[in-house]
Parts: sequence; structure tokens; C-alpha cells
Amino acid sequence: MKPQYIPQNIEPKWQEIWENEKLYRSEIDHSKEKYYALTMLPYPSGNLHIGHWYAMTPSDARARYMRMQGKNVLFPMGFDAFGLPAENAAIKRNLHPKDWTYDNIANMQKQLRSMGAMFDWEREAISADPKFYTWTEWFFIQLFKNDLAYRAKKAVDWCPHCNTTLAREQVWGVDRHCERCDTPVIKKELEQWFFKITNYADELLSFEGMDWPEQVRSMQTNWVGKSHGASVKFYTELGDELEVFTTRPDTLWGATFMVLAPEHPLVNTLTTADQKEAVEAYKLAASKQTDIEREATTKEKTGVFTGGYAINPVNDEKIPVWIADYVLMGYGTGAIMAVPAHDQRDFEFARKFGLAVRPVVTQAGMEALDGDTMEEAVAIYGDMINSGELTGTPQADAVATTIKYLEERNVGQGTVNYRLRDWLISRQRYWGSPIPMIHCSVCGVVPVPEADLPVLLPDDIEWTPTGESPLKLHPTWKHVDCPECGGKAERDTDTMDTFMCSSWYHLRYLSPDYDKGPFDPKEGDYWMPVDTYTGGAEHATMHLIYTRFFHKAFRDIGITSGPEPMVQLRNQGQILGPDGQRMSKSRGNVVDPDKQVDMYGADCVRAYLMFGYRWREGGPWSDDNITGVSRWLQRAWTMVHDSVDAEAGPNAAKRLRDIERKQHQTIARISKDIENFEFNTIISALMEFTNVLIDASKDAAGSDAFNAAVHDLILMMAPVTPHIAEELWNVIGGGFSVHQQLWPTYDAEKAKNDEITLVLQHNGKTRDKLTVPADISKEDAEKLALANESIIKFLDGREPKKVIVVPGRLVNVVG
RNA sequence: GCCGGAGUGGCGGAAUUGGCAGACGCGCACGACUCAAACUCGUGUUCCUAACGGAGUGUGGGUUCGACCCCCACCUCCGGCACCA
Repeated sequence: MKPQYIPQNIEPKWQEIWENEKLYRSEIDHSKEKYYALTMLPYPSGNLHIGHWYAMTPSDARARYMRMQGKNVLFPMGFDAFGLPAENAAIKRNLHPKDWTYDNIANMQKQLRSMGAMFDWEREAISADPKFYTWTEWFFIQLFKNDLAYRAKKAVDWCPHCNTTLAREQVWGVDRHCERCDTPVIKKELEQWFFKITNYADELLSFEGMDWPEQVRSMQTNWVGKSHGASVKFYTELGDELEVFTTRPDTLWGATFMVLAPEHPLVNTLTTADQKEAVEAYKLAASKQTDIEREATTKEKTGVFTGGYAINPVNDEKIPVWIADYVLMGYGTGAIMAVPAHDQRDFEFARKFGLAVRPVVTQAGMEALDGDTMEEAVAIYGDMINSGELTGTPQADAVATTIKYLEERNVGQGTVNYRLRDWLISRQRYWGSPIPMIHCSVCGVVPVPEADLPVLLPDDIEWTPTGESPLKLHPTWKHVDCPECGGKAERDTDTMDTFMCSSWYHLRYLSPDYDKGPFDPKEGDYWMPVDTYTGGAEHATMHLIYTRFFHKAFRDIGITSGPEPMVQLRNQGQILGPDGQRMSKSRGNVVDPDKQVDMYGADCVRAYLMFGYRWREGGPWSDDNITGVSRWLQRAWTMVHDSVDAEAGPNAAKRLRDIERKQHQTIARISKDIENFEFNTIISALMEFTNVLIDASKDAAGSDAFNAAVHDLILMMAPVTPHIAEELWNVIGGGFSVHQQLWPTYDAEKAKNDEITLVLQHNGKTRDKLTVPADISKEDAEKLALANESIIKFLDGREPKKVIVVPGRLVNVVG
């Protein structure tokens, strides 16, 4: 009796054998081309999500395919194990963050193993492991030593609920809420550590040689936000320098007032006695604004006159200085020259407060603008007017000429401004990598000697959510002798942003136990860079920009090599709940992969996730289609088992071409689709191939051609459904293991169609279809068309005006 | 508002990039097997029409012998950014 296909009977069995045989162990092998396939590591939140499967199993299938292409493939896995949720769980449930994290990791390791992925577990890296964070600390020290880390007091975004600093990109939405807990964010002045990512702003704009999605490149480009312009020195009446950045220096003569951000340091000196009250009130309101859920629709300009004036350096004009919240302290210099005639925001402000509007740009043939009556700003480049000596400068030269003019008079210069700001990495939290610095009252800030690393996190800790790092409250931990002078000193009690860990985890995988450096250079030389990186697009401006910075900074320091860490990047979409909403525990729409695996088996869940969605797009979970995949696996199973002791029938030879044609067409299709991350059509092609074989089996099962086709079918199933493929490979006597075989070779000759369907069209409409030999000549095809009954009928006696023959496809008779 | 991506049967989705629209599945209908149901297998399944035929890939126009595909204008949905000077 033939065994039934019961996935639960074969999947754990093979997983165990693969593990015992170290089938997925990847080691340096210079005789083979290397391939580093990386998928973003999970945060150990407790349970694997169907979304993890959706992200990881196609990546696994592709890594397996690359291996079958003869490449030496590294496909590692690990855990991004530091971070806030562990600490929140600790506070809520009185568990130690370490216990909570490691319990979750143990559970998720088990779940990950049930996927049957080719992870090399010997290379697992866990960022909360001292073996790992020793080197996170070490990296910090290298950045410090190379002048890429500095300390500054800065108003930072602070989440009062999480009690921690947030990076700018962790603050979301117009109401500025915390990424993790949705609490509105407030500002807080703190002394913090920053990394000089801005040193690399220009380099981060270049994506040369990188195969990254346009979406991510454009998000990063916008994030860096490079703009060309000029900085111009204005002076206040009192003689203080007041520098502005402008992208439109050519409109300088049209500046009729200035606007400062409410937090600008010169506001106090500029404000006159009778404006003081109004200015103070406005500043207070503005500072609270980050606190309040601000309506997106409040676009109405607000502001207050300081009572002070500034001098426009190009025409010595005295212009009023206002403060307004539409000018941001964090961009440029926190002050602007306002040119209401040519900037819509300035225009709205001027009209609201009755300030002058003076056009200084025109274009040939354009009606003269009237500053008193115009109804909106005219934001154009053009020829300069009303601009003193520079009046008449043509559009093409306007910006450059003005910059030259400013430079000659020493009142300004051409400059470039970026939106990107330095990376703030201090977190007032416990569960993170300690910042390995010591504060000494004599020697200042001193790094922990590298020989003393790691600075270990203490286990005995109290969490009182005071807003200060729990490390600060520990009775002994922070007290340390200064490594320079030996006097009493204190450790930095902050920990690092977890993006620091994820910036280099791909290097730790290379040698997770290596203790002479962050990674073994031998491994680095062989495996780096990452050939394919897959993950969610939500990391476009955070993780993916930090990791590029990290790589470039350490390339300059001499630790990494090559221009970029990841050559190819692809983003998968998201699996939503069955209700079309983002899956979340609170909505109760979370799909548990374990249940699906129990019901259908891992292979089926893997194949379904590839089959049912466009990988790039994702979509709502639904189990409607999974039965189709399940049936396919059943059919394949039965067909292969039946074929083993079948004997070819008398008509087997007639089926030979059908079988081998489909076989080779399928090889071509799947190879192309898997390279292009088009996973859904891979499964379709496998189903079609299976169906053709089942159809042919009555006559041909047992024939050499049939067996060869079954052989290739199993090989092509191997990346997608590794367990059933291994079992069936064993059934047909392939030996161990199907996952060590090479991908079947494609023969174009065998894939060729012998016959084609020739489409006959009249005026572009299909009127008939004929089955003809594939190599039919143009002339013969045309003859067949003109002799065709339907075509004659539709020509209705007219002479054809034109006959178009597309070889191998169609004939279109026009007339 | 700006920048990306996408709109195709009842549903998920195909279409060699300008050449048979709807592959592969789901669902549904009918049939076979069964006492019966499920499973399985077979047949059919874009819409309108009794049929000949006609219409059809978000909408309107255009280019072309021929358009889901290219061009112009617009609509809707998803993601990101949002007073960036």
C-alpha cells in the first residue's frame, strides 16, 4: 500500500535529519562562488507571526535556488534582542528583561525551525548576548576615537510613556507621537551622544552599483534632503549677526521681513519691551505645540512681531523681524528671509499681517506683478527686477550672479544644506548595549579601555519608571575608577539605540563566536558584501540608512571594505489580517502560523504564501486558496509514488514530446521567476507541470522521459517545499539529499513548441485560430489567412489593403 | 500638497513588455463514484445574446494594422513625506 501524504509525518523527520547531517552548514569554500542571502532578523516579541513566514520563506526558497545553482550560500538568522518591549514587559509582569527575551527566543527558534528554512544555526547571532554587544561597544569606541561620535546638549524628542529619547524617525505623524506606544512626544533638554552621519550625507545620496528599489532610494534621498542655495549674513539693528539659508538668493531684494523660529537664540535680544509679552506668550504656545495633538488642517499662519529690525545686506533696507512656528529651528539656521512675492508661505504670512510684498523676478512675456494686488506668490525662476545693481540679470545667471555678488561683498556664500541630522543614539534605558564611556571630573569623557570590554549590564536592577536610566539608580554599577587618572569616576548610564545593533549584525553572523574582533576578517573577505537583502520597506529611512553609514564609516576606519554593505535589496509587502487591517493583538486578527502548519504542513504554508500574493504587495490573509496548494501537493505525492513501479504503456512514445517540452519550459520559467522574486508564478508553473505529468501518466508513467520529468519536478519543488521534495526524492531513489543537487539544466531545443496556434485577424479582431507547424513561413501563413473562410467572409469581397504577419503568432488582414 | 506603487472575472492573481486578455488556483454549477455526505475524478465557468455576433483590463481622449502594455487629461486606493526656507 502506498503511504498517504501526511506532512506532519515527514516534516519533523527531515528537519531532524538535516540538522544532524549539518546540511545547511555554510563554510568558506574558495572553489565556489559565494552568495550571502540575508533576511531581516526578527525582534523576539514572543511569537512568530505569519508575516515572518511571508518575509522569510520566499527568501529561503531563493537562497536554496542559489545553492542549487552551485553557489556557496550563507543564509543566517538571529535576533534583534535589545529594546523597549522587554523592559515594558518587565515592568508590567515583573519579569527580568533578559528572561523575557531569552524565553521568547527559545520559543521562536523552535518556530523558525518548523519553517524548514536553510538557516545555518551555527552562525546565529543574538544582539543582547555579551559576545555580540562587546563589539557593539567596541564600534562605539572606534567612532569616538575617529571623531565620529560627540556629545551635545540638545532638545530631544522624548516619550513620556516609554521614558526615553527618540530619534527623529521614531516620532510619527503630524501629532508627533511615539512610534511604539502612540504617546505624544515632548521636547526635553539632555546631554546626549550623536554620531556624525551628516559627514556622509553626500555619499549616502549615491546609489551607484546598487540594485535597490526606487522607492527606498527616493525615501533616502528625501531623508538626506540636500538643497543648494546660499547662506546670507543679515545683521540686526543692534549689530548681531543673523544668518539665513535660502535656495533663492536671487530674490534677496524682495525680502521684506524676516522670520525666526520661536526658539531662535536671538529672539530675546531682538524683542522690544512693548512686544515682550506677546513674544513670550507665542513662544510658550509654540513649545506646547509638540505636546498637543495638532490638527493637520491648521495651516493658518501665526506669528508675532518682535519689535526688532534687521538690515538686508544687499540694499541696507531695514526690515521687521517676526517669529513664527512655520520656521523650524532644526532646519537651516532657524531663520529665514521672507520673500512674499515668490514664496507662498511668506505670502500668506505677509497678507495676514499686512507686510509689504515686492516682486523681484519676472519672465519674458509675463504681465508685470503688482505686490499690492497679487493673490498668490509666484514661485518662479526668472529675470531679476527691482534688484539694485543686479536688475536685468537674466534667469539663467540669476542665482550664480547673486552668489558671486554676495561672496565679493563678504556677506554670504554659495552653500548646501541638508535635512539629515546627526544620529542621536543615547537612550535612558536599561535593556540595551551600554555606552562604554566614563565621565571623570578631571579627565573629562574617557572611553573604557578596549581590554576591559565588555561593559556588562548588571542583572540586579530595579525598574522605576522615573525617566532616568535604571543604570543610574543601581547602587554600585556606575562607580568606576577613571582609566586615565585612576580617580573616582562614573560610567555613562545610558544605553545605545538598538539600531546600532542592527547596523552591523550581518557582520556578526560571519563569526558569532570570534573574540578578537567584531568578525573574523577571513570570513568578512569571503562573504561580504551581502548579495541579496530582503525585508520590509518600513526600514527605508532608519535601519537601511544607518547600516549604510556604519559600513562607510568603518570602511574609512579600515574595518569594512567596499562601498556598500548590501548590493541588492528587495522589499516584501505586508500580510494583513483577514479584515484587511494591519494585524495586531488588540484587533484580534493575528494569524498564527503554528496553527496553519498543524493543519496543512509547513510546505503547504510556504507554497501558499508564495502562491497567493504578489510578494512585493502582500494583502489580507485568507485561507480560501490554501486548499488549492494542499491539493497540488497531494496530487504530486500520489503521482510520484505511482510512477515508481509503473510500466510504460504502448502509447508512451506519443507523450514524449509533451512531457519533455513542458519540463524544459518549466525550468526556464521558474529560473527566471525565482531570480526576479516572482514567487506566485513559480507555484503556478509547478502545478501546470504536475498536471501535465498526471495527464500523461496513464500512457507514459514508467518511461525514461516520464521519470526524467519527475526527477526535475522534484528538484524544482525543493526550494519551495523542501520536506516533500526530500521525501519524494528519497522515494524515487535519489539518495540524500535533494538539497545538495544541482538545478536542472534547460534545453532550449526541447522546450520548443512543435505546433503553434496561428491567430487570424481581420482589422485587428480575431476571427479564427489554426494549429500550424511552429516553423511555418510568412508566406504560408499569409496564404492560409487569405484562404480562410472567416477572413473571406469579413473581407466581404474587398481587396486586402495590407497583410501583417507576426511570425509564430498571428496574421492580421486589413481591408 | 509633494514623491513612490497599484487599479484586470464572484475572489487571489497571470499575460513572453505592442500581438489569442483572464494562465494557475479558489469559489460556483453540472456529472461520475457513494445508501448518503465529505474526499476524489471529469466537464463548464468574463459579461450581454436563443443564436449570428457584440462589449470588455478604473474613466475620457490619442498614437497604431493591432493597446492591460505607449502618449495626454482625469478618478480611486495603498505606502511614504509634509510649513525644509
